[in-house]
Amino acid sequence: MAARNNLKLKSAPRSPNIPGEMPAKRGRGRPAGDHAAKRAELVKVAIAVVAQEGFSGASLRKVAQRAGCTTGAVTYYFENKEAMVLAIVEGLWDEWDSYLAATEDDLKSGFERFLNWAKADESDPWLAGFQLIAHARLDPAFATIYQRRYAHYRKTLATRLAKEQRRGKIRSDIPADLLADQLCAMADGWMIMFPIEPERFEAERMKALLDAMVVLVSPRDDKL
Amino acid sequence: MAARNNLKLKSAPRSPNIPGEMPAKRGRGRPAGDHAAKRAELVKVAIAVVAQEGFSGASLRKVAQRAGCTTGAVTYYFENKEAMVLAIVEGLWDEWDSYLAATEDDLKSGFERFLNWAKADESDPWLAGFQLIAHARLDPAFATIYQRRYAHYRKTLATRLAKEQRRGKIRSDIPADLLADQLCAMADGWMIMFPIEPERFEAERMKALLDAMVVLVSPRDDKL
DNA sequence: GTTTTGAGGTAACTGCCGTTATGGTATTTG
DNA sequence: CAAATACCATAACGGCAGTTACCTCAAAAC
Repeated sequence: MAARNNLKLKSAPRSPNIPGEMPAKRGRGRPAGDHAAKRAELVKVAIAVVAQEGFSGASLRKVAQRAGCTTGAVTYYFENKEAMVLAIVEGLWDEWDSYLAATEDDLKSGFERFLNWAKADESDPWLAGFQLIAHARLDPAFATIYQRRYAHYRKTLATRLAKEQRRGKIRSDIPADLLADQLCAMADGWMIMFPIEPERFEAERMKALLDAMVVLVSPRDDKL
Repeated sequence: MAARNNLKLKSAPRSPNIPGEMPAKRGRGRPAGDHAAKRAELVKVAIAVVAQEGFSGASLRKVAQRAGCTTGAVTYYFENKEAMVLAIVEGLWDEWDSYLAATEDDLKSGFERFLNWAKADESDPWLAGFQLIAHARLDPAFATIYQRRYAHYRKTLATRLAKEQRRGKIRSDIPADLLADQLCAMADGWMIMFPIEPERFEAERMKALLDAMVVLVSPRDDKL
């Protein structure tokens, strides 16, 4: 009974690519191409796949095929499928946050630009975001992210609304945090329906919806 | 070369159970138990599984296990997995429609009872509905159902709102169909967030949200 | 009693998935 | 040049899925 040695001591995962950062550059190997850029490209492809096939339909193999490589490449940049999808989620929220930060002006044009953004690029980010929210319900790690991000989002919106209330541009008979909650829910609702009934969001109808939303939150002593 | 006879001519699917109806009763076999009831029970179990595991996590085997039977029973009542899930969707919408029909009174108490309904039974119907909406985006057959049902839902809501507008109970500066669209979107948005942040829907906060919604759609010359 | 039929269990077949191990190649450092 | 290393392709493994074929058993009709 001498032979008990084919345990292979796990061979510490050969790649140092846990975060989105440079791979530590202290080796002497290949030029390390542009690691972060390639990774970001894979994320983009993965977003498209999730948008069209859903979370469980977005297999590593499909992502690889779409990106023109093999699963070897994908697993090189992402330790897991979970890691890949987490990268997608964080990326989408970062995009959304920076969008929010960039719209300093009033609500209406803000929402308008938002909707145009959402319809661009075949609206992959929006569709993927929807699929991932559905998955968040099933995965505690996801749920935590969404709770944090959504809370921040709502707080930002509430702060902005409170400011507009002080300027008299938004009705003041509803507390800003409740208003933010309502607007946020409405946006989410549209996010749900947009993929299913895109014809309801043609330019004309969209404009009517936005105008109505502005009327809804305007002070009651406005025109008419 | 006489032997070429092990093609088994497909043996026309042995069960006549395509719809939810009785199995035609004209045979002389077993008493046909209560076919529809058993089927409905399986649907209920399937709803719970979808609610907790999502669409793709709800395998026939899991449904069978939860129902205390085997996949043989499930495939006896549903030709397909698709057939099973379609039964779920139609069932949930029927439930929702009959709920809508039962609330003849004003908006607020209607929404209140709706929310209580949604929180009951561990809110499986709501959770499952959310998961299935996400799947509707990926399956044209599903999308068609949701388009039809949602259109009906919104039309009902709009009709009711228009009546309230004529009675002066709802603000009239926004057309009823746009108002219905907005309220529907808000409800959908809450449906999204409820599974992820249930603590945001505690009794007190829920009441505040509902009150704010009523204020939002009230005529502007109301109290205060 | 025999046959028919409703009801459902058992298990095999095929296919896709995530994971992991391994091997190969190009490039940079020494 | 040689060694080390970043990058990636290939392929195998185990697991779970939907579907389908087959078998069993009880009850009703004859």
